[in-house]
Amino acid sequence: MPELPEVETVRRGLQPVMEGARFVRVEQRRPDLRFPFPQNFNKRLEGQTVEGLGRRAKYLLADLSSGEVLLMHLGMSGSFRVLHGSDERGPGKFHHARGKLSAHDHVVFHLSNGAIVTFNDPRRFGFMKLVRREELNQHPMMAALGPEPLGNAFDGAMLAQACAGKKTSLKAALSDQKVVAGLGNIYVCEALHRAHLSPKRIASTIATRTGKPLARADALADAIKAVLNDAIRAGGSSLRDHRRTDGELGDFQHNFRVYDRAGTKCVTPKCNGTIRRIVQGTRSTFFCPVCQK
DNA sequence: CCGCGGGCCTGAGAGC
DNA sequence: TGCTCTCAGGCCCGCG
Repeated sequence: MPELPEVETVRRGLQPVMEGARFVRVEQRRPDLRFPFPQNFNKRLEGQTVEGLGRRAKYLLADLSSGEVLLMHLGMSGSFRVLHGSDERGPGKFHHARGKLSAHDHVVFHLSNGAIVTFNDPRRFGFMKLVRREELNQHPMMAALGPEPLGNAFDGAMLAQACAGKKTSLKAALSDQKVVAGLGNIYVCEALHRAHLSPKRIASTIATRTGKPLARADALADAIKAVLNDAIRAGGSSLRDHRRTDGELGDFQHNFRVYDRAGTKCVTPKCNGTIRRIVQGTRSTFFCPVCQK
């Protein structure tokens, strides 16, 4: 599922139930997801209080009273659901109505406030790790990440810097978490369309020495922020399996301008183009060949 | 160092 | 109905 807006939507759903709550019991229902679970995973969580729930790129970070950080990634198909005690009895719209767990509910958090949080991940590309808080920034998965696109410091100059010398396509560059952290296939396509930049353009060329310096990089940075903020406001995008933690669908898929819209008219004002699908490095790219240059 | 392709998994949907 | 094939929102790793 999840790119930055979906992960942020999940974080906002989990934060009110997890922050300040203690893990009373943790069910780990299989030995591994993408990676094996940490040694003594449930015992290291049980008794700990969640002091804060943050996000970095597509990672959720739960700060624990033990001094460890629970690092969680949703992979392609991971989702969290919050179930309150009262939901277990009555009929519900969730697959765990009446307390029933589905085959892909791999982790269950029982919290001191009575809430139950489940992690479901059919494809198991997600994972959970425990890292000492003081070592978090040096952890390979964190250290390699590029700038946070919704951070205050992110702008065209920073983006141009990250793309400097990159001979690969803009599509590949923006998909690279070292260049900018948190975008995936959908939001890369959407941001490039909003910035009127071709996914095939050589990445380093967003910084130009002629004309207005950084005009393209500025437009792209602004487009990235705009599409991410719009998507977060809509509760993320629900394609096949993304849901919010309350089971409701996100809405942003109705606002896609190019993603999965091959053959439709370009929505850019005064553009007569038709959205095309191409394949870049085994992944689908959607763009308008007329207004994206 | 960089860029590309393969692999990890399951499920949904299309086509026969 | 049921089989087979393709494709999917992410990321790591090994190759050239």
